[in-house]
Amino acid sequence: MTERTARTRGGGSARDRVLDAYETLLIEQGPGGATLDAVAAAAEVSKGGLLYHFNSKESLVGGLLDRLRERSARDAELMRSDAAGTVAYYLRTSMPGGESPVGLTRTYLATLRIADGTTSGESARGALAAVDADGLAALREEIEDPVVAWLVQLVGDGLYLRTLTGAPLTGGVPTDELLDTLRGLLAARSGKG
Amino acid sequence: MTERTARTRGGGSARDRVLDAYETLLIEQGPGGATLDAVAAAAEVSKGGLLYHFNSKESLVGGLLDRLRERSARDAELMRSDAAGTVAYYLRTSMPGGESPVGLTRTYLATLRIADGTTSGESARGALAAVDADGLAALREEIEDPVVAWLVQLVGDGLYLRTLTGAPLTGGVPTDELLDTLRGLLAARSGKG
DNA sequence: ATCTTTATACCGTCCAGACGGTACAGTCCA
DNA sequence: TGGACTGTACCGTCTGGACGGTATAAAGAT
Repeated sequence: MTERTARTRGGGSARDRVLDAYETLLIEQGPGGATLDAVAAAAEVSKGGLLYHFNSKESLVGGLLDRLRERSARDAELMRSDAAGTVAYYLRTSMPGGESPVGLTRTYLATLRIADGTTSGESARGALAAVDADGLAALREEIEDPVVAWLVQLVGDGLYLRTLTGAPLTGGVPTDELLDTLRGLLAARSGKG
Repeated sequence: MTERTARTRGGGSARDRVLDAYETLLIEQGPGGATLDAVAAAAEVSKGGLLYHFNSKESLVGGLLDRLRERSARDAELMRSDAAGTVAYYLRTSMPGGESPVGLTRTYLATLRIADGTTSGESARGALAAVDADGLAALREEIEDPVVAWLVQLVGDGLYLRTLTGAPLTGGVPTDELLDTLRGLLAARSGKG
């Protein structure tokens, strides 16, 4: 659809590079730093070129949300087919260093930053909610108790928030240990009352 | 210290009202909506009046961070003296509707929004990290295993993130049930291997 | 085979408005 | 009298966005 055109510079098509740059700036600088000029510069595209692909800032946001939805769908597939199980995949990809291979983590974190009270912010919130709903549904396939499934998701969310604030993962507890402990907790009460 | 000045309009002193307005705008509109003009208007103070108390936006941020630290200290006291226990207090005040009586939740959420890559954003991240460290320390007084304590904190963080995105708390599971389930999980393995 | 048209993929410049901040004269209350 | 403001008038900078121009390649038409 768009892939037929040749790559001019850098990685993929200019359009993808713009989206990549937008994500990076959103994550590293926040919404204030993700101006059209800054995005264009980071994507090694002129401002006019950026505006050619996304004719307004709102449409740039739209492009990010489309990517989020697309990656969420692709990630859900990987999650269900993961050898270690759904829970393991979910938690693993929620931790810094174990990001989703389709880049969902990056896109999710970037979208989080524009989930404010504006009109496009509302759309962002909606898109994030959809991703969360998909994740919960996948978790439920492995954990029958809906409350426990939700709990596991909240742990993942907490990990996300920590990544957002850039906190160096408190206390220096290895993240693998967290997964093991949670597993142990879950196993110790498999049949509940 | 600051409380000696009389209330002119609305709630407390003008200074406090400015901080309240700044928090509200940050939470409801994000950093983009929290301009000096908007904050002044929401606090029912003139722009000149706002700048009388906080002579720059940076100092307004500083005021918010001071308030965060102050409220964190006051909240930690309440947490330790809570009848239902530290864990219950922590989780309860992480949920929408059960906010900390000293307003920590509000201030924390507002600060989260300015925790970006700028200079003042770094300060915000530092202040948030300090609050988190205090919370974890308090949790550890009730939960001996550091990994489990961390896990509980992550659940609370997840709740925060959900509040941030404004998600209506997925699935409609009552939040009390979450606390009960977590309690059950914790009790089922009190002596670990 | 050549000419013209159309579409795609950009670049560089300019502008109106918003934002942070300044300056300052005047007002109200203790 | 002085501290806590209000209100108005500004200024410089940055931002989103409009606009016009350019290079290239494929598609038709002749």
